[in-house]
Amino acid sequence: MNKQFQNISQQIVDWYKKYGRHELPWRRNITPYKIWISEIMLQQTQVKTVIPYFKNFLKKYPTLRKISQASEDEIMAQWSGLGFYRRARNIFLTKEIIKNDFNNIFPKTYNEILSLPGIGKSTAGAIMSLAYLTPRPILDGNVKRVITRLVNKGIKPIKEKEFWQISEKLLNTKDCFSFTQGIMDLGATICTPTNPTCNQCPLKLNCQSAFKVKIKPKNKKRSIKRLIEMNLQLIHTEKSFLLVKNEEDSIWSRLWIPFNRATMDSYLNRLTHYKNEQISHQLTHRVLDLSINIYKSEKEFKIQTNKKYKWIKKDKIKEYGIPKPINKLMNEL
DNA sequence: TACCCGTGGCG
DNA sequence: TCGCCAAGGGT
Repeated sequence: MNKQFQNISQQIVDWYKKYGRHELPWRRNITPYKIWISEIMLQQTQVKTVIPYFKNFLKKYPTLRKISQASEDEIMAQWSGLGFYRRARNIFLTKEIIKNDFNNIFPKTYNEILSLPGIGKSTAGAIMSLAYLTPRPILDGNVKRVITRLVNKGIKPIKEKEFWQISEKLLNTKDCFSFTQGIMDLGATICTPTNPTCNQCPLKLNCQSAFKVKIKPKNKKRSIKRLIEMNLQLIHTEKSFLLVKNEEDSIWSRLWIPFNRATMDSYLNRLTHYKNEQISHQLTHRVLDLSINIYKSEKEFKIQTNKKYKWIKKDKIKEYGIPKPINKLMNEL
C-alpha cells in the first residue's frame, strides 16, 4: 500500500513539472518571507484574488527587514478589501516576534514556525516544504478533495486525523516542493469541486472516483443566516472623513469605520444629515445589514471619547484598513 | 467541536 | 438569486 502511495506521489511530481502553475508570483525567487505571506493570503482565498494583493504587498514590503518597521495600520491598509483581517493582524504580530525573538531572521524549525500567530499545521508544513525543502504534510481544501476522491470513502466522511495520515503517506520526500505545489495545483485545476477533468488527471488510473465523481445535491432548504445590524454615522467635511478604529473583537476588527450612534449622539444635532444608505452586505455565514446616516460638517471637530479616531483626508483613505462596503460608499461621496 | 472571521466568483 | 466554495486558524 505504501508503495502505491509513493507511486501516486511521484505521478503528482511529474505532472507538476509539466503542467503546474509555475508562473505564480510566489513561486519565483523564493524566500521564506514570501512563502509565509503568500500562504497567509491564500488561506480560504482564491489564487486569482490573491495575486494583485500579493504583488502590492511585496512591492511595499519586499523583505522581512522592510516589514519589520511597519505599523499595524500600514499592514491593515495593504490588506484592505482582502477579508479575514485577523490574518493581517497576525502578520503584524508575527513580524514583531521575529524581530524581537529571532533576530529578524525567519525561523527554520517546524515547531518555531508553528508557534507563530496565524500559522497552523498546514501553513507550517507548507513553509517547511516550499521554503526549506524539508518535507512536511499539508492539509487544505484541495488536498482534502483529492484524497477524498482518490480513496473514495463513499458515504462515510474521512476524519481529520485520517486526512493527515494519508497526506503524510503521500508526501514525496525526494521533491517535496513539486509534490506540495503539485497536489494543490491538481486540486485547483483538474480535481475541481464541480466538473473535474478526470481525463487529464495523472491519477485517473489510481483514483477510486475517476469519471464518476458524485456532485453533492443542493441543499434546497433555505438556511436562515444570522443578521448583524450596524447603525453607523458617516461624518465628513469637504476634504475629510471621520473614522474610528474598531477595536471590538468581531467583524472588521482593527479596521477604520464610521462611528456608531451611541458615541456620536450628542454631536449629531449640529450637523447636516442629508442622506441615509441601506446596504446589505453578504458574508459567508452572515448577512450584514448596514444603515449608514451621512452627515456633513463645516469643519473638523473634537470628540469626547476614549476611542481612537481620526479625520482622514480623502486622498489618504487608502493608507488605512477600511472594509469594502465602507470604502465603496466613501468613494461615491 | 462547532462556530467565527470577508470577499468574490460561479452555476 | 443564492448557496457553496476558496492554499485555514483560533477558540
